Amino acid sequence: MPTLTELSAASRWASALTPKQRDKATVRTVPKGGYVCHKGEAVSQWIGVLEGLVKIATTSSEGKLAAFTGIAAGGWFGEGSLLKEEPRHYEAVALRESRIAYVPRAVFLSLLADNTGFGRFLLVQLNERLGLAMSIIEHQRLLGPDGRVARCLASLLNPTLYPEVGLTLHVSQEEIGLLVGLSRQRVNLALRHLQERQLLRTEHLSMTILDLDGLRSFT
DNA sequence: GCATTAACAGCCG
DNA sequence: CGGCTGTTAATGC
Repeated sequence: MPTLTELSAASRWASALTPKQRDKATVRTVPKGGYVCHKGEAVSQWIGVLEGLVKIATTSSEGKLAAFTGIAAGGWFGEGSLLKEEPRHYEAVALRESRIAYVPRAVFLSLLADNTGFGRFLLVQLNERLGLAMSIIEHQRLLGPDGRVARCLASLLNPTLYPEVGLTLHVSQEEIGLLVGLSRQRVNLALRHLQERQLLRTEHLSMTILDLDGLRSFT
């Protein structure tokens, strides 16, 4: 299992790891529907998606589910809880079989202390997430299902968070439904609407985005 | 009206 | 064949 090379290939910052630090990271395969991490657990690791697709969500005490965002290949999350030393607020579920990397807190903290490039990586990532959250707050009430799908797709194509993702997105309609909280059929309809507006072109198991800014600002 | 579930045929890998 | 997609009908808020 070539976890070291996988990790290096995953992100540029990983090359800053010493061999000893890299040995402390673990990589495992999470099956479709499996938990990548649980809500409420003590946070001791920073988590990266090397391959696959993960949904960040929370379940209320009533069992009500709210999905926040998807994390695509190349994405890292959990730094908030890691920095604050709080129990994890959200859970992460693999929407398809995924390769997940776990970096121990000690390694994360020493990288942060010793490596300015890593600090910069984190800062840019946090800033990007903040921007995402702001745009969700700004538009949420006004957006119908089509808009939510558009926003979801745009966030998965964020070139800052997922560098290696191009303009084609390999996501099924059902996965989009799980991310935005809509039925597969409704997602299908939304995609047809977006296609009519020349914002994207749907294909089998994938779609090509023609107008990313148009998706972001979809009303 | 609008979204959801259920069901089915067609298509792709 | 199995999973994904496109469509329709019935049901619920």
